[in-house]
Amino acid sequence: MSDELNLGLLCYIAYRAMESGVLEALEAAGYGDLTAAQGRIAARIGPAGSRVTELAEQAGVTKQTAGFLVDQLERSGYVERVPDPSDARARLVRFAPRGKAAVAVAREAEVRIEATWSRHLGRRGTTQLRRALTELREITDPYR
Amino acid sequence: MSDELNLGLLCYIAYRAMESGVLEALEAAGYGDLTAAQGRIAARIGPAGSRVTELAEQAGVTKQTAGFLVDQLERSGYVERVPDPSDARARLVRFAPRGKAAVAVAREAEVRIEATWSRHLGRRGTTQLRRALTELREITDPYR
DNA sequence: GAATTTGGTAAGCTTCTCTGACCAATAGTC
DNA sequence: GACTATTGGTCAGAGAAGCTTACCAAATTC
Repeated sequence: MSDELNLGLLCYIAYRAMESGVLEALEAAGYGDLTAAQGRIAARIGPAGSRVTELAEQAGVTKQTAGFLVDQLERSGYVERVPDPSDARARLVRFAPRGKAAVAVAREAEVRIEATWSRHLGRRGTTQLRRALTELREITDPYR
Repeated sequence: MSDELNLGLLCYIAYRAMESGVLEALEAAGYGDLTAAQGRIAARIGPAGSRVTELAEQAGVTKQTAGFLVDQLERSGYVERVPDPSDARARLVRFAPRGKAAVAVAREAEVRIEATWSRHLGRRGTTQLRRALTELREITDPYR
């Protein structure tokens, strides 16, 4: 039975390993005040900044929750809110210098962990995994 | 950039789709009082019952959290606790009739969702996905 | 210009999770 | 057999994260 776990649970195990690995790297680099929930929101901030509503949709939480997490990120100096020039109601969340530095650490950790996975699965297996998950996203991610 | 998401995030998207799909099916079948956290614990209960400590380790939470969730499952009639014959300190958590019925619904939903995925990925892609994730588990799941 | 939609915040509550402290039974050691 | 360490589990308290309901202001639609 141990080989017949459902695909969702298998995905959860892998995701959790990646997330905790990245958080450990962030903590080791002095960004220990970042939480998993904050990271999931921050990971969705686009290069030109994103609106809170966008972040909420993409992370799968309500806009209130997203706003709450952005508040925390702002207080910790990771992001800043600037007016959206195209809409006076909206504000764009974008990375502050501290946030950019943390993102660099996180990216490095991701690459390192993916390399570990890649060594275990082989180049071919890794490519197949990425392709399957990316294709799957077309039907599982409503905010693609 | 939209094709270059890291593998952890891709796994998260798929996992989340599966989880919410199963929870919807459970709700539709009259098990709407089950939460995601309860489900993650319940999904680890073995056929002969499991100890709270085991469930905690496998689900990646503290034993207090696992105990708290098992309390809820017990109050809702999904599981029961019986003494562990091999250790007087321990108790085994196992499914009550209502829990078994819910598991059946969940399994059915899993199978149905996996079939949807399979149609999208093709038989070959699905096999590759499952194999890669299962292999990955060897290095990402410490409680395998 | 009125009505609707959209971006966002405020308040209050529930659920989930943790840390720290503790107890009881088991296992290991002398 | 007594001493200690380990293991299974609970209790108490706190914080994090998420939701619902309600609301405001700007934009859009009619």
